[in-house]
Amino acid sequence: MIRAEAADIPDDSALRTPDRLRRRASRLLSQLTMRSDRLITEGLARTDARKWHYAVLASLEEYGPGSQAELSRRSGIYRSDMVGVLNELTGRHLVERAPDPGDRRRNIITISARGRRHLHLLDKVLDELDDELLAPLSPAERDQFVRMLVRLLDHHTRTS
Amino acid sequence: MIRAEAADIPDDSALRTPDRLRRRASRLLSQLTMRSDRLITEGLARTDARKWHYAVLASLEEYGPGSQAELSRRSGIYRSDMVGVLNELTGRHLVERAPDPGDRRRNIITISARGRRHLHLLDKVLDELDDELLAPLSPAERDQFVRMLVRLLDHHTRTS
DNA sequence: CACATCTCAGAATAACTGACATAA
DNA sequence: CTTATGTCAGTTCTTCTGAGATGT
Repeated sequence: MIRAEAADIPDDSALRTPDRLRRRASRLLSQLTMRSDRLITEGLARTDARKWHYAVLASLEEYGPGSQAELSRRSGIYRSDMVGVLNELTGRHLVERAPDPGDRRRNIITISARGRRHLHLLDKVLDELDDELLAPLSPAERDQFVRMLVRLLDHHTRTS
Repeated sequence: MIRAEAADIPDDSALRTPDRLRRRASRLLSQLTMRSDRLITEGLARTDARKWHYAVLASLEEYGPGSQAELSRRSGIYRSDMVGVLNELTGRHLVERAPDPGDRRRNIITISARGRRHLHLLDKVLDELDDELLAPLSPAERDQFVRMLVRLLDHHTRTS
């Protein structure tokens, strides 16, 4: 009897976990991030800004001026792509690019007053967008969620 | 006195939340997903498989055979890209593509026995990879995390 | 006629690589 | 001689758009 019952309930992971596709953390992350990225990109576009602008400006305000290679390390943008980002930012007078007298290979990038103002605007925009992104979560849950993301990301940056 | 104290603590969001860059849910998501995607892609590559293979095979096992357009809707892969994925899968004899007698525009895609076996292998591989991805979280936290992801994703798929 | 399906060709974007000149 | 920097050119990968041929 017991045997017969066991035979009726096959030990098949597909049956144990229906809707697998919608439970896989990796897939959920990919899909959610796709939405999130679009939300952010479109939201920033309304202010004629891009993600990288924010990353660079915020890193400048928080950690101070630095060389392009340094900014690249801080923000995760490739140093080959940093050139273009800085071209845009200098073109808008949001940062200044000056040769480093102490090391003539380097440029020292500094945020301008205008850049600082722009950054604060972007911060507001992003606050709203993150709010929209996390809308279904309570404040406590948002906090939890962000903490978990930080832990996961930290783990995988150390491990890499 | 109280006023003086307040003056010492400027109401500046940059100062209130140092390390902003590392707290923004949208940025955390992007960065974590980049790691996750690489993990998954490389892990599946060791089995000579790709993400889309899994998505299509799993959807076939869970919801049964379907036309290409239907699979496209189920899995979120564009109709135009589905063609290539199915070419690969039929090439490996993991699915079968047969014209629908009832509607001659359609192909009916069916998972093969071999495809089913392959899917179960991929499921194991992905279980391990998701485990690696969520390593820093306790089982209860993983559950919470996944639930939150589902809620967020649902919200943004309805809202879109 | 409007609409759906499968297919292909290619745009647009982002991540990434490689190499070069210059300088430390 | 090795390494770091800024720059440019170009590959790869993915998402996404458009359109054509066929069929409902």
